Amino acid sequence: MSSYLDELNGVQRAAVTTTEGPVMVIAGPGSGKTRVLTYRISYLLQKGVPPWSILTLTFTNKSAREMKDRIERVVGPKAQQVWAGTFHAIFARILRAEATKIGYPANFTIYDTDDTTSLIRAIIKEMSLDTNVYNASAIRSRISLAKSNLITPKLYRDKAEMMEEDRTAKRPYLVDIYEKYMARCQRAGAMDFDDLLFQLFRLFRDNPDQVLEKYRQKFQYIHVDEFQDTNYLQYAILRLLVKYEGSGENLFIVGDDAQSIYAFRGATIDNILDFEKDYPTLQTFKLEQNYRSTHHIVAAANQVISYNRRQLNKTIWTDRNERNLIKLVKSVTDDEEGRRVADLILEQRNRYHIPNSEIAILYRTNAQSRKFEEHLRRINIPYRIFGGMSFYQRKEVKDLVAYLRLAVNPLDEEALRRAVNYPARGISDATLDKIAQVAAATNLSMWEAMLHPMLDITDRAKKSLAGFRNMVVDWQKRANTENAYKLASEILRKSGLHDLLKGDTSPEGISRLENVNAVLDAISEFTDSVVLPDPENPDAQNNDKSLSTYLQTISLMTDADEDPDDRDFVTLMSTHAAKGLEFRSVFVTGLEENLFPSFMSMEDPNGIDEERRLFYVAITRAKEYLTITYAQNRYRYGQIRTSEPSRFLEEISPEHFELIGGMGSGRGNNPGPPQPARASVSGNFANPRMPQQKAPIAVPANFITAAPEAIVPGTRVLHLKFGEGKVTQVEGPRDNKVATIVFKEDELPERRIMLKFAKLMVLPAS
DNA sequence: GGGGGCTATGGGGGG
DNA sequence: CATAGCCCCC
Repeated sequence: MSSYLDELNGVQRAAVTTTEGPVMVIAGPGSGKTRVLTYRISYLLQKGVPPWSILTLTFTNKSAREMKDRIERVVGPKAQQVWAGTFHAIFARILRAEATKIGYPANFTIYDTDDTTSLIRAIIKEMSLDTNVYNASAIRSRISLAKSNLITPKLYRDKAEMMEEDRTAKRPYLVDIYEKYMARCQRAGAMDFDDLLFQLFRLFRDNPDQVLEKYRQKFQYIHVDEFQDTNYLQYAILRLLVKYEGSGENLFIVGDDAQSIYAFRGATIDNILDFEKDYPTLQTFKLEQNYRSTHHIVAAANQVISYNRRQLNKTIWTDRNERNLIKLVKSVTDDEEGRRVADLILEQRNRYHIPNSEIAILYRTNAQSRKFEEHLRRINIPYRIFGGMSFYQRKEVKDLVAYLRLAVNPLDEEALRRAVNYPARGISDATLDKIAQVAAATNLSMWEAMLHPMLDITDRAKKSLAGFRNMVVDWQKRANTENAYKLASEILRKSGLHDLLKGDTSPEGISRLENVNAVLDAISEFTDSVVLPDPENPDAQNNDKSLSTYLQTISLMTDADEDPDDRDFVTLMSTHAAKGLEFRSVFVTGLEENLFPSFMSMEDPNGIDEERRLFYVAITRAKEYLTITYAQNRYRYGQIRTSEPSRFLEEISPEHFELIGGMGSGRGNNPGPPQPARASVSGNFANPRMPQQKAPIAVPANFITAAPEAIVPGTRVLHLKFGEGKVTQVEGPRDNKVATIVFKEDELPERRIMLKFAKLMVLPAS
């Protein structure tokens, strides 16, 4: 047997070698899930399965790329011929080959969130609706949700519940906006992110013999990573591909319900549950050994996640014996938090020789990054921020890309609006409004409406329009034949963008010019790269070097996919972006009520559970050192706000913490007796056993959180989660007291709770 | 047509 | 507070 199989533990090996039929791998954090996936694909390739009949769907381009590289190390270059990529990228590739069958051009444009929002805003205006009530981005997410659940505008009208929700929100015309939006996208030859799934579903469903059957035969082995984050529509497509008469049902899914953090965009845990129902012959493997993190990190993670109501049975454990306590850092302000984190990083580098690249600062919202930047800069620690505005969202880059998009697909309305009069060429807003009106009246795109006889504009405007059109038409003719780099450089100059940027000699202006030149460099790199073809699908090759393919590729990229330079930098990113990564030292920051958990989640118990899973993801990124921080005061919405420490801090026993900051502390409290890290996370969907699954504690209207001084041995207390209990012991320094409390109805005999976090009320003695 | 300044609005995570 | 959109003025 090949040597790489020897690197696997028993369960991992069994999962890897079970190649036939449906397989589900439930994989805890750090349990070697990527290794299982890559070795399984290597195993298939070594057995002689052709690479182009293997499909692997991931959530980021980066993880797809890494997976291919790791497979390549085992089986060689044919690894690159495996179909591996994000759902969106793979589906875009298939759609490119088949789009004409559903009335889209092969060169369809992909609208990003900004394009989508601005189109929706335009529609709202055209319908003369109140822009205060009809908020474009809120409507965008509702349309997105509908699409991800296969609800067309027509079906939407039949959903009494959704229509009622819109009426209640005073937005009865939402479905009309949805309908118009779909038509406008179609007319512009554009698909938004959801369309890449939605239109693929349509394509498969409406062309069972010509198209679906072809891909069913082609993809004999299908893998899905991060299955807990798939939505209804993604699962529906998978079913089309796998679930049919005579299918081998070789679907291999890997996921962890405890790490499901994308419910907000329609991901549903039901997919895991339904999976067991849909595939009765399913074989399930649980990867429960954590190879990543040390004792206290694993124990804390288990404690936190045990508060969630719905989860699959599993027990995560580690045999790593290092007992670095989790540092819990309290700061008075967000600025102090930034300073303490930067100073601790310096200390860790000096004392433990941890390189910057093994250190990450994680936060709930991208806006929190600023304070960390300031303090890292102050002490000269190099860092790199992921998230926030990506390269392709910068104005100057979008301006150039708009012209490139037009050259490929002039029907693209959003690109047209952006480019038509920038740089200025005498096409006024009034002229554009008239074009839009003609387009609406004739059901044409704006590009076509420009030539319509109905269009009543001055000769001067006509002349300007003609000049613009001729320029674009010329590029369009060459877009399919000419070298993409050469054409793009010409477009940059001929559009007038180059001169415009060159005229600005301010430092920002120079950097803008550098950015557009970087786009040209990226195109050049793209056209020069060589990828092995898929002989079965000459139409859908990933070595298509046209401008059109390039544009489709970049619209699916995020800044996490950009090449990091090889400097040794500290990573700053959101907790969402950190999923799947690991670092020797991790700082999880801003653990405050209304921030983490986010205030957006506070009213919904499911929302709190998702925030808790996010916290679980965050702390399990750490291999050796975990530091959790919170601030008592923080600038938010323009003013200083005082915040309570996050409820999640209360869910970790004090013996895992070493306290830093605040008055009179800074030394660890008594760690207490050693505890096995094998903290059981039991309970399952059918058999509720978790604390929150009980009837909720009746909260008296007069609930007041008691001051720590009021809690002494013998006190009767009411806790917001655990209900009534009696204090048996209080220990620790004055402002870090820990109480041991026996609760009346609790599966544990007693709990140790840090009073400064606890939501406790003193009850009268009985 | 461009720029400056005012106002309203958002405020979360991302392919 | 930061930003985007908008209006107004040049």
